[in-house]
Amino acid sequence: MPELPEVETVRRMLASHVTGRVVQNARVSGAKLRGAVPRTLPLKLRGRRILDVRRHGKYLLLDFDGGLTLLFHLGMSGRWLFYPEPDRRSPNRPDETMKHVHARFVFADGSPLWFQDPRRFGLLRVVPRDRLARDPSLALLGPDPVAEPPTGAALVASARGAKVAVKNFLIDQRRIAGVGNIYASEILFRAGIDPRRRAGALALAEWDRVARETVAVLNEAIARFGTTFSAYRTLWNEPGTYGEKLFVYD
DNA sequence: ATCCTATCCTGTAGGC
DNA sequence: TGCCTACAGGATAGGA
Repeated sequence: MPELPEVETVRRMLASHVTGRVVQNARVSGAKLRGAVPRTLPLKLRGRRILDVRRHGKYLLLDFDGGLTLLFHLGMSGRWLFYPEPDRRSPNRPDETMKHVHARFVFADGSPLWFQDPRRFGLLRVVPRDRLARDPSLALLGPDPVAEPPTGAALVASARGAKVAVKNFLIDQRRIAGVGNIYASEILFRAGIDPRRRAGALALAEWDRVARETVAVLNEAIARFGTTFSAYRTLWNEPGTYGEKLFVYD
């Protein structure tokens, strides 16, 4: 269940290892994820160079030259597998026998980058960069709490009148983008707030604690490469270690 | 407008 | 050991 820290870990690894690389070839499986993976994806991205890797909440954006961006989401079980040439014998190297591989890129130096997603809740789409702000997946997202740390004052205003449980409030991507089940549980525990309370009923001092713990928990988790319960892996197919630090989730 | 429920999907934990 | 069922949950459509 990749949430912001897991997605940020993937972003950092992609940024340091695929930025500047040129797509020599690409293939898609034709399977339907959250929406079909566009068959035109290989044609659009072939020969293009990766300029930047960005993130908003749980969404990742791979900017290519030529004005196109590959927008993607890991869903529940999506992962990128990458291995640089010439280390051909690594056990983490993408392997032709792997199932549920929905996109395969090969860079100009021969290194592979594959997207694997058994449960197919992920998303993979090519969007012109100048239309990203209007993209339905991104348009309604709230602020990213790492890029723009939340404040108690903003949260208390946002939650005014809300009848939903504060945990459901925190995982609503329109409020804060990137928090899911694991981190909402940890944030509220550390802030000393019962997750079942109505969001609109929390006092400013309580939202202050939520804001502080949101930033703290997410950054501590990023430092440990996220939390691995089952499917999530880093770019090297390795688990994150924040699971050791969880107080309440599961 | 807000809230809630069902749906998508596969791997796997747990019961027997 | 193996079969079966229930469950996990991010996003979202549709209903209340």
